[in-house]
Amino acid sequence: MQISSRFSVAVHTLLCVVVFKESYKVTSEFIAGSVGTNPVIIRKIMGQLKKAGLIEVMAGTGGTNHLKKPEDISLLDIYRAVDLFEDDQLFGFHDQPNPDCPVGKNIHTVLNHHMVEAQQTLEQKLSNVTLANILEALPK
Amino acid sequence: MQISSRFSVAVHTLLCVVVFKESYKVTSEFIAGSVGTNPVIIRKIMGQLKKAGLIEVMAGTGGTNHLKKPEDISLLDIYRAVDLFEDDQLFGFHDQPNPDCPVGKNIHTVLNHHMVEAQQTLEQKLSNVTLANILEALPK
DNA sequence: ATTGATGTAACCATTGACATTACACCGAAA
DNA sequence: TTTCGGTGTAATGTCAATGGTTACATCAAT
Repeated sequence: MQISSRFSVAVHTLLCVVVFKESYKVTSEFIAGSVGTNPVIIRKIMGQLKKAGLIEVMAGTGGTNHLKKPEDISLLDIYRAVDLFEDDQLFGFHDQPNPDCPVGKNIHTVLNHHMVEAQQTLEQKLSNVTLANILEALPK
Repeated sequence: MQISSRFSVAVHTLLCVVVFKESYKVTSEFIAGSVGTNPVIIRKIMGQLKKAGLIEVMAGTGGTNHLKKPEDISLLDIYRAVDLFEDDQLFGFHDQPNPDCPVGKNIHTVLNHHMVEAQQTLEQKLSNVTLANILEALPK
């Protein structure tokens, strides 16, 4: 299955915070209007970004700040904040291979190694792109 | 969400075909016994591997052959045979960004570029591993 | 105190994964 | 030519995750 759109929404959310925080009070409703979804969805994602130390949210009064500079926030940071799988494994694996079969007995060890490597290259690619890079590429 | 276990099951299936086809008639039930699942699941995956030109299945009599040498079957071939997403996109994207917002208007173009690149590095990694590599690594 | 916002809980609908039963069809071999 | 074992596939069911929505307690500042 596809990677959830939470990731793109989270990036969108952070972009809104960085771009608009000087001019507007960036509330969940404000962001939801830009993303095209429900404020509660945004609040949940803001909660994950907050837990990851990427933003702070003003309880009561409302509004959001980013806690790191855009050049210090990578896409991987955002991805990890909102898309956590079981055991951090991007690839799913069938969990009942037959231990009495020479193939079933060893496939997990052998195949998993390649899956982990593939996942790592993907994550490294994401870690090389920062929010600042995205901002530069956004037409003003 | 995680990538479906269909991929690992498909690799397992092909390994069974290659390893056991001289000694046994490799049926969906045989493979299901090694994978630890239901024969119908295996038949569906065999159907996808067949459509991808990786195997042939003997209707009526039963049994399976691989149509390429293990060194000519990459993990990417298998992955593509069984894990196809909408538009081939590994990453999901929210589909209603606000076109009247400078962020919403452009985020898809800018962010998608990096998503595609990340996906490509993952797929390239998979394309560099063959079924023969897996076979070599399997303890005999 | 009132106001506007957050943090959550509780639902709900939809979707995909995986499993299972059932059965039509096929091909070889008795 | 009937039988037998296997494939292809439809129909169903269960389960979990996604995305959406309403509701409401709580909070901070005015």
